[in-house]
Amino acid sequence: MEELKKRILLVEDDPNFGTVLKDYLMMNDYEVTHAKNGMEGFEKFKKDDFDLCILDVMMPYKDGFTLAKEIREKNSDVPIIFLTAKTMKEDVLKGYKVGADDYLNKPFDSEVLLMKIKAIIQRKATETISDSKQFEFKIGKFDLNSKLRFLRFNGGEPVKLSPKENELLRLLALHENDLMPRELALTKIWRDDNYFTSRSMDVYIAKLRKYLKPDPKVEILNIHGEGFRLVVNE
Amino acid sequence: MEELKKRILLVEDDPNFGTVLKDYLMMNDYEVTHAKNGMEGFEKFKKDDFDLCILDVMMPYKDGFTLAKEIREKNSDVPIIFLTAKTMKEDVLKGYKVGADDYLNKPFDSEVLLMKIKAIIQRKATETISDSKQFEFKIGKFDLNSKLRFLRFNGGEPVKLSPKENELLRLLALHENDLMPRELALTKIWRDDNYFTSRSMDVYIAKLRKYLKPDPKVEILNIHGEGFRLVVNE
DNA sequence: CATTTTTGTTAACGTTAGGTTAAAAGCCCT
DNA sequence: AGGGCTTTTAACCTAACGTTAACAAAAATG
Repeated sequence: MEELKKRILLVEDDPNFGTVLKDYLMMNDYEVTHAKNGMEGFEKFKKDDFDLCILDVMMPYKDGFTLAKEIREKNSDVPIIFLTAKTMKEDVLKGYKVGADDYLNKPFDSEVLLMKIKAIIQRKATETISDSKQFEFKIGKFDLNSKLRFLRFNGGEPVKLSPKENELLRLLALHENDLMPRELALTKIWRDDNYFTSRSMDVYIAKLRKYLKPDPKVEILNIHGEGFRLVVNE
Repeated sequence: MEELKKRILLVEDDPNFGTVLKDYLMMNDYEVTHAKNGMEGFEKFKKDDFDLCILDVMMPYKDGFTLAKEIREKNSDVPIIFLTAKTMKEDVLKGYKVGADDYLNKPFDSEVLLMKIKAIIQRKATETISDSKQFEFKIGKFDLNSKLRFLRFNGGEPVKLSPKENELLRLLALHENDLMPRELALTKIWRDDNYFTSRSMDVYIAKLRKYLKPDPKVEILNIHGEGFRLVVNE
């Protein structure tokens, strides 16, 4: 149950309302990041992967639409829900133009918001991921299929990878021959950087090394205090 | 540039409002069929293929929800927009349960309706590419006829499949050799994603595995926490 | 060169997801 | 209302996963 919480970026400048809404969403099993304005919202958006963004339209410095546009430029897929203070037609239309998935007029019913969130996230889930390229890697004589979570050596029998093994190896592969910082894996995969998650990660590195043993040209090197490096020799 | 007009089924008992709305939609390049009540709505629905249904909730004889349920039984894919007279939370929630794509409170802004229609139809269009109208599959030595709901091994006696068995196998076949996410089956077939529907799905997987046993090259693999994969070896 | 910190590795443990079968509940059709 | 089919729920069991502990080795520190 702990594992697959959906992540929501909530950008709302009203501190009271924002906090209450955040707590409400968290009570309903979402992982919520709360940003107090558009600027901060974009920073947090860049740092993490979210399943949904809830943006207040009326905000100082950077309004919700502008933020949405920036988000769309970076990642065209994240669903966006706008919160508008009043029923302004122009706002609604503008919202849809930017690529909103829905909008809600304040004040709104919290249960309705929940339903919308659920519906939208489910919708996204049913859209089949077709660009398999991003999930396939060649690592020496290995083929990593990160979507189907298996690792094959030399075209032989594939070995199944657990979610964490898979994610970690994928991150390493993305940085092949380059440093993959500890912190990166911990924040992206474990979503927490502390002593225990760090040790856990070391355990997984050991597992991966075992898997990769068949090809002596492939190894995972440690860079003390920094992270790891997946190298393919020659 | 003679494009195919999108077809909308409008079910609305108020004759004035219904006619105006129909004309408005037609002016915006939709082909509209107007039914005056739920009964008539279902008749017309059965006769034709529509890209979208707009249903009034409050109607004599057969309300919008009941109609929606019937429509869903016949064709689980058509997008549905509900028109509700007032903001009744229960209505909204009920709507989403039936699988509504959106709802609008009367009175609503006509431009907003247009935007929603456009957004929804577009969404459906991109979605439909993958699970296009396909009802016959070859799965190893099996033939699946998803319309007639039977599965035949090696040209022998066909086995009858129950609706759920059929739908599930069809979804797996559509994603042959690829991941068929749990979530996808649960939302598309069971329309709800919880512990019990999930367990129910596992039961069906077991049933399908039994059916598929005759061909050792065909198997349904599990990808822990993600879903299932129908593979045909070699 | 002794000490602290970081990493390597293995094993044990608790928890959750999935496999399977059977019984119960729901439906439909007379 | 009863019989046949479908679907859900329950129960029990195994497999898969991730975390933590424990101990060893390596690297940095000073």
